[in-house]
Amino acid sequence: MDVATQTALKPRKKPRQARSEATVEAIVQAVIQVLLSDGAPRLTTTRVAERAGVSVGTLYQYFPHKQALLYAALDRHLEGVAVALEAACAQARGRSASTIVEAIVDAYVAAKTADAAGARALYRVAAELGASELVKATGRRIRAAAEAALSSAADLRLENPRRAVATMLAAISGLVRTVFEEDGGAADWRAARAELTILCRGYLDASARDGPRAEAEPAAAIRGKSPARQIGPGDSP
Amino acid sequence: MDVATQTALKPRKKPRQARSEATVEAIVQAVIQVLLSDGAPRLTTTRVAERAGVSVGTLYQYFPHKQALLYAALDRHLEGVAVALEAACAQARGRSASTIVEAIVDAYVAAKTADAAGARALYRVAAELGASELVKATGRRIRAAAEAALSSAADLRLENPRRAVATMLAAISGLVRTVFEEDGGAADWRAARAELTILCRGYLDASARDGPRAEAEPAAAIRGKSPARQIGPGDSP
DNA sequence: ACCTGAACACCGTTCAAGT
DNA sequence: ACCTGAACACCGTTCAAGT
Repeated sequence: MDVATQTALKPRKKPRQARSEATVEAIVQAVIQVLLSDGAPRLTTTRVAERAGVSVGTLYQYFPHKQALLYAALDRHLEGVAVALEAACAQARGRSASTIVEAIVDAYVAAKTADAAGARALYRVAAELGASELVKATGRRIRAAAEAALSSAADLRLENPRRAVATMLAAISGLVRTVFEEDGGAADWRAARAELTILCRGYLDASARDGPRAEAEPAAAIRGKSPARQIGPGDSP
Repeated sequence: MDVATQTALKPRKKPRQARSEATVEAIVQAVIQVLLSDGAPRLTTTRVAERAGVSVGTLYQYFPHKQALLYAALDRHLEGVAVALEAACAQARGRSASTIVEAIVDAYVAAKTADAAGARALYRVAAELGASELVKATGRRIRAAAEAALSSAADLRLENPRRAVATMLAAISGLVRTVFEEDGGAADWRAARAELTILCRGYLDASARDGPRAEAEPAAAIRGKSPARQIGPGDSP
C-alpha cells in the first residue's frame, strides 16, 4: 500500500503543451500561496483552482488528488534543501572534520531558514502525507553527500561513517524542528547553530574515541549485521 | 488565534455522572482503535461514534470537533512519556553525568517503543494539530526533569544546563523520529540508543570544554540576552 | 443529564460537454 | 489537447426531539 500510495502522489500527466505547463506552474504556486495566506486547514481544491485561475476539473487533470498538490509543494522545498546541502558538502571536501561539520550545520539551517514560512508550513504537510518516499529519498541524498564529505576529512577516521552521519543529521533535523515549533527568532537560530556545531564535533570526537572497541552488548550485536540494518537509509520497509 | 484554538481542543464539558464518564472513555478508546485499524485518513466522527457505541450527537456533547478527539488520544500518549521521563530522572539524581545521560536516553526510547504503533500513528496526529500547546508543555516538563537531574551530577558543571538539555532532547527526539520514519526494527532501536548515548556524552564533554569561553561571535551575542530567548521552553509565541 | 439521528453546509472528485 | 462546472458521495457539525 505504501509504495503505491506514494507513486500515486505524483502528477497525473505530463503537460505536453506550453499552455498546460503554465497551468501546472500556476497551480503549484497557488498551493504555496493558499498555504501561507489561508493555512493548511483552509486549503481547498476549489480555493487552489480559483487562486490559480483555472477550474477544479483542470486541476484534477494534472493532480490525482489533493495530497498530490501538497506533495508537489513539498517537493520544491526539499529539492532546494538537498541541492544546498550537496553544494556545501562538495565545497567542504578535504577540509578538517571540524570545518565540514560546521559547513553542514550552516547549510542545513540556512536552507531551512531562507524560506522559513514555507518550511514551517510544509513541516506539517510532510507529516500529513506520512513519512513519504520523497522525504526519505531527500534524506538519503543529504546523508550521502555528508558522508562523502566527512569521509574525506584528513584528521578523522570513523569506523562507521554512514551511521555517524545518519545520527548527526537526525539530531540536526530534530533541533531545527524544535526551533520551528517554538517559533524561534534570529537569536534562537544562531544559538541552535552554535549548539549543533558543538554537538556534532563532540559526537565525532567521542565516536572516534569510543567507536572502534565494542563498548556494550547492543553495539556488538548490530555490528555483525548487514548495512541494511543500520539507522541510516531506509533500504527496506 | 493560537491559544484560543488550543483551549478549544479540550473536552467540551466535564462528565458529571458515571454514565457519561464511561461514554468519554469509550470514545477515546474508539479513537485509538480506529486510528490503528483504519488509519488517520479513515478516522471519521461517525466511525468513532459507531465504534464507541454512541451517536455522533453524543460525541459532540463532549468534544467540540474532530481535532479534539485526536488531541485527547495524543494527550494520553504524551502523559505516559512525560511520567516515564520524570521517574527516570528522579531516580538518576546525583549519579554521574554519563549515567544520567544513559538513563534519559533509555527512558525516552523505552517510552516511545513501548507503544510503538500508537506512538507512530500519533506522530502524524501531533503534526496535524500543529505544534500544539500540549506538545510544547510536555517538552517543557521533560526538559525541566532532565535539567534537574543533570544539574545534580557531581562530575559536571555546565555553564548553561538549560540550553544543553534543550539541545540534547531535541537531538534525541530527532533520532527517534527518524527511526520511526524509517520503520526501524529492534536492531535499529538498539543502535539508536547506543549512538544517542555517545552523542550526548560527547556533547556534554565538548560543552564543558568549549562552553565557558566565548568561541565565536554568535554564541557571545546570545549570552547577553534574557533566558526567554533561549532555544529551550517556549516562554512566548 | 444524557442521548438520538435527520438535516445542513461544505469538500474532494468525476465526467459529459465544450473549445 | 486542454478546459469547464454541474453533479455525486461523503464528511463535520448542529439541533429539535426524545428518555
